[in-house]
Amino acid sequence: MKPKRPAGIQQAGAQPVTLRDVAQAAGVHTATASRALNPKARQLVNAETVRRVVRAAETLGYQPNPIARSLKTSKSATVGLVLPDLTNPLFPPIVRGIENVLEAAGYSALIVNTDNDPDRERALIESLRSRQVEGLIVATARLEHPLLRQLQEQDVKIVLINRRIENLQMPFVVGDDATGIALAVKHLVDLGHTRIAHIAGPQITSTGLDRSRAFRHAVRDYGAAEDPALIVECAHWSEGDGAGAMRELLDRGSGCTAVVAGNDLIALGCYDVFAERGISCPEDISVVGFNDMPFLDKLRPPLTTLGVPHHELGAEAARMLLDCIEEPQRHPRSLLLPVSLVVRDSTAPPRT
Amino acid sequence: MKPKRPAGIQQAGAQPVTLRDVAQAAGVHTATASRALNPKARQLVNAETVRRVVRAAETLGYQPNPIARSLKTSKSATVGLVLPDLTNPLFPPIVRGIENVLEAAGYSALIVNTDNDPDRERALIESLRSRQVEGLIVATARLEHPLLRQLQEQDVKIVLINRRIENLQMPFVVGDDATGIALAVKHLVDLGHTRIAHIAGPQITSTGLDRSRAFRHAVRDYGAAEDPALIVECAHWSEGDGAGAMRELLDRGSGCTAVVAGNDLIALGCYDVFAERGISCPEDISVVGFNDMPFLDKLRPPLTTLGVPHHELGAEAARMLLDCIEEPQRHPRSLLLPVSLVVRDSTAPPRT
DNA sequence: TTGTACGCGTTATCAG
DNA sequence: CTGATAACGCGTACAA
Repeated sequence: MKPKRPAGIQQAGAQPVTLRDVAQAAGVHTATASRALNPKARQLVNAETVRRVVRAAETLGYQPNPIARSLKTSKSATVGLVLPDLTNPLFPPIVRGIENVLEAAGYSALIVNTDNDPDRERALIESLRSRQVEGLIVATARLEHPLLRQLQEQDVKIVLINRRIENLQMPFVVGDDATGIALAVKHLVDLGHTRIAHIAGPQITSTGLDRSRAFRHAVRDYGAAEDPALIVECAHWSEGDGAGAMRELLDRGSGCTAVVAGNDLIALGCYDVFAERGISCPEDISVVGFNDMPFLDKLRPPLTTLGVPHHELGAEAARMLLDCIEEPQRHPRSLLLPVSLVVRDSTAPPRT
Repeated sequence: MKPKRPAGIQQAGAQPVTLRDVAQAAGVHTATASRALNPKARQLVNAETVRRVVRAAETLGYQPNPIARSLKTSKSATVGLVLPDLTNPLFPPIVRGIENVLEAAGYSALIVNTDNDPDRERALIESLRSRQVEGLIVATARLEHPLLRQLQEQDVKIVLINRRIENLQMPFVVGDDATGIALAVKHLVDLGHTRIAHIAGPQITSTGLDRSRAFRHAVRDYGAAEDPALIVECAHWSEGDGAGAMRELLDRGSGCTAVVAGNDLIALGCYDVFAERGISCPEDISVVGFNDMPFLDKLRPPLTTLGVPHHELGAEAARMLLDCIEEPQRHPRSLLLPVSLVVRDSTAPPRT
């Protein structure tokens, strides 16, 4: 008595149709209906029955309840995406690459922004885990990262993107930083520069460290000046820090005619200082960025930089994570994606 | 026999600790533990018992399983966020504003990108709903939007952001487009311009329509030329469409000395055409954008535009949606957030 | 104030 | 091949 689902009411404020409704309509047991609808178990059931069930499901507009399914299977079809800050123009294309792949596999991403705050990071990852994410794509890795080590020990599936961790077997997808920097330095040397400076990103990130190492190698290989006074480090990948470093380079009289910036944001900081001090680019100083974030071609002057396939970076990371989830035993792979030099107007021969 | 949870194993590959574990450790029934941990029901249980349970929960590191809770309460603590495209620089700050508010309330956002494709939009919203989102924040609204109307009839909670729907009571949070455009036109008139053009965004969006209406009013109010040849419409909010419109304005000999662009992207398209044709800005033509997206100050020339409080837009929309969820009966409010003119170097007096 | 019993919607494991 | 039954972890009437 008191039927939960009044007959004849199917539309509007309708209660969602459940597997039981479908089973009932098809005249089978819920278990059978479940099997008939589940591709992986469909083979266990009579083809004719499958047809009946599928038709019933269609006419009723049945939508499986993923929450109930998750509870039973303890799979959430969800992964966590841990970013420093979504408003950094680097990340939106990565996110779209990730979601493209995830979407096709029926997965969704939960995005969190750590603002580079370790406490916040810990709390956010905690909350992600409590939401039963099946894995993590992490873009906040530092070379030393106890939290991530610890998660790995707890068998949390993790793929690193854009940054590696030192001395730890954890799959990652990054751009080929070393080759990129070499390309930049060669470009400047070919233009005739000999005193080339480097404004390095934070050396606690692999991206920062790899790029500055590559810079040192490249100036040696291509015969430019190897002068420690030509290298400054930033504490953050930001415009402000880039500006600070550029000022220092100028103030210490480094005599550089070109700058390889750790990334585009840092290069923008250089632009700010040029404006401050009436330095013209590229006539006085050439600049190369890294990442080719959007709208760089509209700057004054358009910025020469290194193009990184961000969308693909994201897509590959997502694929890799799905692999880890499906085949937990598989040996962790990593990927180095090629970068390319994008020459614009911020680089030119030095003043003679 | 065969205890599911081998005693003594608590760390590493540990099974997640459940409410039962907590109850057991505290020597109470799960129901009591549940109540003790639930702020809304805590009052029903002895203060001392609460303490015991809470302590047990803490020492065991108990994390409620949100999936099980969702199944029971049919609340997912999740909302859907429907965007055209996350890589449009307009959206990341909005997203962060939304997530800030959501996070504090224990909610998460599931983000989807429609790429302005209605079929894709329908499918994505479907998938969002099947994931039991409790509401939607939608940034893809068009003035006519049957899908959204239909969802509203099904009592789906929706808050519109950045765009309205015509003739439909649906809460929205938008910038004050009309005032913004008036500010821009006044600024140009004050500078001495009389032939001011408008490159309008798509008129199927409220943002496009409201801005072009406001433009017509403003030129009248401030005494600038009211010439239909000074208005061109774009099919999309894109750089390419902006460029096309600018070319048309030039080719039809409109004689404009200033352009009010529908948004920053369209203004960027104008810049492209200026470069193509050797027109200098602001000397030959002044340009005003809309939105103040990041890095506009680095353009050649830095773009005068209208600052919209994107972060707040997002935050308010999220708050509004949470209100709708908590008090379904509440009358739908809407919000118009103030915008401000950001004067940079792309506007100057006309050539005399 | 606390315990009992049940159900949310689904899938897995049994029998039959 | 299909049906019955139990269980995932939690919240909540209801009874004690």
